[in-house]
Formats: sequence, structure tokens, C-alpha cells
Amino acid sequence: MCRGRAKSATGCRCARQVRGFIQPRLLLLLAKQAAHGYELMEALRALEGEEHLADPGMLYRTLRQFEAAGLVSSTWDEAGRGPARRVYRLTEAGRDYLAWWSTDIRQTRARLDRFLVEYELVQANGLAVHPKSSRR
Amino acid sequence: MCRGRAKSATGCRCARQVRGFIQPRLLLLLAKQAAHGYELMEALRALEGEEHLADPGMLYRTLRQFEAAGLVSSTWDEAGRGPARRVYRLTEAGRDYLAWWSTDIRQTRARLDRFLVEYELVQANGLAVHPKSSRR
DNA sequence: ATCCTCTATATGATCGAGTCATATAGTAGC
DNA sequence: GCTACTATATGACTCGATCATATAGAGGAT
Repeated sequence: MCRGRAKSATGCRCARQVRGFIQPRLLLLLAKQAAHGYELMEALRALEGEEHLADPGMLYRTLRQFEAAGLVSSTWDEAGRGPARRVYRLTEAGRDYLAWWSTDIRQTRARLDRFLVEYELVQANGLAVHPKSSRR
Repeated sequence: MCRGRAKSATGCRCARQVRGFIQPRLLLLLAKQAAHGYELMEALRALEGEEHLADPGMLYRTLRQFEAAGLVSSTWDEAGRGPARRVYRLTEAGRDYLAWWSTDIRQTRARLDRFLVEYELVQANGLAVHPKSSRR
């Protein structure tokens, strides 16, 4: 199994994150303020640290999916220097979806908590080498 | 986007769980006691509730991968009635891997916490319709 | 002019976790 | 024989995530 001990030259790139977690993070950023993709990418990098650099491909695709689903709307901004940017704004549907994600994430956190509590228990009960005969 | 409003007859079966989360849960169960696959499947069902029924395919495949990676060892048990069962026992390497997972899960939980705190903040700041001009 | 870097958006190929369907087989009850 | 429960396992497929790459405007250096 992947254990973080780099097997390939590029190291272990196993994700082990919450599925689709980029979605609520993008929506939350947009809930605070309209923004374009590149801006969002940098915001994610700042939040999660350099090691968790977001994949641009994933990010831009997710934003387009959001728009197709009516969660955000976009307009082109040609004002700045450099290439034009597509500026996204959260819609009401997007806000609802973000709320739904937040409850889902609370549930996920609860599951993680339950696991950690169980794990600490096992750690505490000695190293439990062979608890075969002792039922409790 | 998938929002839990069943689009197909079978409803939304989006996972939205932590990637590979079945791994630490299996390892933790085995840390408590040696067990065979079917037993582990029922234990997971009991822990996570009926709605989160574990897929047997995933479970058995994961166990075989564990063994291939030296995280568990297995022996056949023909004693009980019904077909023979393959009984798995955690190895030292498996225990280490479980410990590694637990720290990873703690990090994941921290990320979820950070998201939820941010979300609550946005909720608290009114509905933040257009905080464009007010920087803070 | 040409090259490089930074900003900015986007697509194609591929990987692999997770899901769904299905196969096999032993035991027990009707 | 038929069905149900226990028990393990594989093949096909979906889709989120990763990796590589393409395009293009603007600004600075040589």
C-alpha cells in the first residue's frame, strides 16, 4: 500500500482527501467575493499550504461544471493587464449547494472523530497483542 | 452537480467520503481482533449504519491488497459451519500503517474544521450579498 | 525581434478508488 | 430440489483526481 515512502521518483501522490472537497472550498471563496480561476487557485494554495497545490485542470473544469449546473455565473473581465479573466459569481443555487456541502462535511468529520476515538482506545488498551480469550 | 436529489431511480450514490477510508477502518478492526472478511463487513455495517453498507468487492479486494503488502497475514479456518473463511491477522507493518493513517486522518479533520469555521464566519457576516467595496 | 516569465484558461490521457453486477460454493431448513 | 444464509472473489464501469500539454496576452531582459 501507499505509505508515503516515495516509490516513484515523483513520490507518493496519493490523495486521501475528501472526495470532491475542492467544490465546497471554491464555493466558499466565491461566497465571500466574486473571483476568477487563477485567483481562486492562489487562494487555495495559500489556505492549504504549498504542498497541497491545486491542479489547474481540476479547478477550471470544476468551475465550468458549476456554471453548467447554474451554481455560478461568469463574465469576462478584460480590464486588467494580461489575458482576459473569466470572473465567477455565486448564484442562489450555489449558496444552497454550499450549505448542503457544509452539513455533509460535518457528517464526515463526525465519522473521522468516531474513528479517532476508537483508535485511541485501542492504543490505550496496551498494544493488545492477543486479546483472543478475554472477550472484554 | 450531484445534490442528493435523486436524479436516477437508484438515487444519488455519490460517495463524498475520505479516499481509501475503508483501509484504516479495516486495520483498526483487525487491531482489536483477528477476523475474516464477512465478519469485518458486518462490523462496518454496524458501525456506519445500514445506509453506508460496505461493498463486498471493495472489502475483499482491499484485504488481498493488504496481504500482498504484508500488512496482514491470513490462514484458512474450516472449523465453522458454512464455507471456509480466510482469517486475517494484523502484522507489525499493518499496525504501523494504521498509525500513519491515524495521523493522516487527524490532518484531514483539521482541514474540515478550518473549512467549517470559515463557513460559519461567512454565514455570520450577514449573507454577504456584495462585500465588494468593504475590504474587511 | 527573440526569449523568458508571469498571468490566465483549457483539454486530452491516464490512474485508481468506488460501485454494480455476477459467479462460485458450502450448510441448513422446508 | 429450492431457497436462504454464509463466505469469498472477479469483471465491467463510473468518475474524481492527476499528469502532461496547448494556447495566448503582457512585461522585462538581452
